[in-house]
Amino acid sequence: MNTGFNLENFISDFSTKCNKVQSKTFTKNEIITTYIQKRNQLCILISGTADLVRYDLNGNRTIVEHFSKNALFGEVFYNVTTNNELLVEAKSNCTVLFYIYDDMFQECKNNCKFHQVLSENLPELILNKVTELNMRIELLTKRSTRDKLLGYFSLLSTRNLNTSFELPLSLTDLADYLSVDRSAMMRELKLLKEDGIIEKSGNMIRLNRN
Amino acid sequence: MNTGFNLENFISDFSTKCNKVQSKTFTKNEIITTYIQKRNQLCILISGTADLVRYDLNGNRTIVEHFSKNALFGEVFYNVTTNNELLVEAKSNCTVLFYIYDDMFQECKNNCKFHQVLSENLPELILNKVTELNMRIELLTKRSTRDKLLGYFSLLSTRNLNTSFELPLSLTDLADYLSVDRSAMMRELKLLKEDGIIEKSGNMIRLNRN
DNA sequence: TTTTTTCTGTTGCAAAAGCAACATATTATG
DNA sequence: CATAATATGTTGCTTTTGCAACAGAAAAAA
Repeated sequence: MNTGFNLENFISDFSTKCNKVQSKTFTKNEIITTYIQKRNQLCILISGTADLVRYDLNGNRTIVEHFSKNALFGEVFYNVTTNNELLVEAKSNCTVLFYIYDDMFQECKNNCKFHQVLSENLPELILNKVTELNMRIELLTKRSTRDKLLGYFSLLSTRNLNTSFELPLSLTDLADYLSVDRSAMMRELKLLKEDGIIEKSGNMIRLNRN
Repeated sequence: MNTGFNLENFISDFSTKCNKVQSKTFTKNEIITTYIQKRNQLCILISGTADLVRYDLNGNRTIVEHFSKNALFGEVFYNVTTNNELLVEAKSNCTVLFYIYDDMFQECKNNCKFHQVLSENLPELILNKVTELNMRIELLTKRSTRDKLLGYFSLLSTRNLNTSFELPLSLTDLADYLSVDRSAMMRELKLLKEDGIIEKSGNMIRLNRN
């Protein structure tokens, strides 16, 4: 699935050559963008990690998506409603590519190399995104906190080709990502340890069975 | 976003002309496909409606996605795990296009018109799918059954450009789609009616305030 | 049309999750 | 280094949700 294409190198070569595209850097905790209706921004995370965060009217915070290298985000993928605020927050120093989508798959009038390479690679990047989203839905539809945790751990374990793996999120963020109460999640985590299903030291976790 | 391109007409013209593609019809409740690892099937729903359904080890049924005209599905979008079974079930009579993806965005060796048109349209179809999935995640991350119901109703209301709209799913299926217990959902639905927030007659619903 | 199946609506009870509040540990920041 | 801020870990209590079971309505099948 992964062609090994390196957007990062590509961008550093070409980003200045296309006037429709902006490249910006952000430091940790800075807000990269807010989703607003009527705009059609497409962003690519070139380096660093960031979260798409929603704050609802009750003040609940949800990590809607967690982004790392090569992730796509922006209003293009979203029907933005006015009911809640969607922000992308940098979790570490980030480089992000912005552009406004008219017809994403149509080439730039300038016929520039940048757009050519981008449109060749977009379908694959988007397909990865779809897979990612489906995985997330699979987690969210699990009925109990325990199953959500185990589902998530099992995924990380598979990706890491190892029963041990590192948590890429803080526990606070993990709760927001799995859309459960943090204290309830902590309680369940404790039970999983007590039942010998997982072992945890620091942010390393070992999944014993399943 | 919607180009108005009519796949249905296109398929009836061209489907027989490409040997890598199969078109099949299904009657209600038939199983269209099961997701299996190692295959890379891409399917397009040409007409009818269908559900992607997951049965987990506890016997819980979840409607992972609900498909209508022009929906894309298949293993291409999924990291299939062995933990649970994923089936696509026809909810009405359906016509479905199947093909095995090698490189979806590469043209057929035969250089056939079919693949050309398909690859021109796939990015847009996939983009719609991403929007759909994000919407679903938004619903699933809501913390209470009430918020899930209201979020879903609000969406249907917006789509229908009207405070009144028809439920496209049975209540049983809606519970599976929102990933909540049916009886709990019924209880909440009753409360929403009592609070005057919604009115319901048959499968028509009116949303009184947001 | 009758019978069977599926869907809707309801309830008591048990279990799980959420809330609030706090202590401690760890990590940033002046 | 000292202090502030953030993250982790824990608990009692309340609320919500899930489970199980049933009855009636509607739809599908015989």
